[in-house]
Amino acid sequence: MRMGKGVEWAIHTLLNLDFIGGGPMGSAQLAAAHGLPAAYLNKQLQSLVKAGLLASTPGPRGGFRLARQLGEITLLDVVDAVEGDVNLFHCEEIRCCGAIGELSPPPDGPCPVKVAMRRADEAWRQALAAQTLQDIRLELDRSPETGNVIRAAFG
Amino acid sequence: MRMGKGVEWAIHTLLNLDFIGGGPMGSAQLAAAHGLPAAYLNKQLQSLVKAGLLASTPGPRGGFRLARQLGEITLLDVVDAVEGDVNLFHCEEIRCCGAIGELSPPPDGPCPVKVAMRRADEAWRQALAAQTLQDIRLELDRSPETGNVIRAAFG
DNA sequence: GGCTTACTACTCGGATACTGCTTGTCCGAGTTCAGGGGG
DNA sequence: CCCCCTGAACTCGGACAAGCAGTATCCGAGTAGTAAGCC
Repeated sequence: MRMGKGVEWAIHTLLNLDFIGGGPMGSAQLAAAHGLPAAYLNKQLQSLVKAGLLASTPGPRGGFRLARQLGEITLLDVVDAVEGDVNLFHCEEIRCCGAIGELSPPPDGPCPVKVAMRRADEAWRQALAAQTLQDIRLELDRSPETGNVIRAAFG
Repeated sequence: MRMGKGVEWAIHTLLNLDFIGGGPMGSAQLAAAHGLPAAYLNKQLQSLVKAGLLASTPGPRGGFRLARQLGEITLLDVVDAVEGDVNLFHCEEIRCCGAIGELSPPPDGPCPVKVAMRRADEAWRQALAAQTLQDIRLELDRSPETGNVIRAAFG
């Protein structure tokens, strides 16, 4: 049970797009910035486009650019866009199967196991939703070099 | 990114073991209670034994029994035992790779992206650790039939 | 009759296949830009 | 000189394979219980 690498790639790429500002940037250069496979990063960025976090323009001088301000993008938005279904626990209602299920009357309430696990999932989602990319940007800006290095990498 | 089914199986099985009380119960019957593949459930229960949540006895009349009280078993214990590594986010330090990595000085602090994601992971873990199987047991006991049905299913 | 012993049946435990998803790659549709030709 | 047209290059976008973790299964090691044989 581990989150795909696409999330880390997406977050760093979104931050980089903010650092360089303005014009669209191709997935090839965005990938080269962190030594990632370009075609696969492109695939992940498509998910961000569908989610409305990025805007894409085809053709030469095309690429991706931020569709919102960093402060309007939460970590949950990114995880949700890249990973799709973000419910960690999937209840299969096994309480209704097998010997116990056949003997039990049709349950009226939700499965208490499901409720408990969903409670934890919700805490996770809330913690993700409480943090925006702007918060991370501010943290990165504590080293004034960071912005210059990133902009230099995109030459 | 979804949690394996083993967690749901493990939680229900641990609760069932508490309902029937006392003597060891074989994995075959525990699996039949919910219509699960016996051999695979057995494999999952082995993880719980290694984690110290269950005790196993081989041979005829053997099986698994609870090694602790329900109140001493948190959901985090179960998830940790079954899933192994429970860090959802794995930082691959891509900030140190590619063009940016080559231009950047060696970073002194931890990656802010990692810190933010770990914060969410920690919220999840805390929510899991805050709930014990005893809490779920109490919820199940609100339907007095439940205990009788489960005990009947194990003949 | 009581004890020892061999045997059988049953359990867990780990080693062994299979499946689906994550990861990775490739080619086509569409657009922009540049360059050449014509008015 | 200005405009139009053709071509090429570059981009995203989705369709197509490979690798790996999760899923499922099977067989062996070990133990308790039983039944037979012996004292």
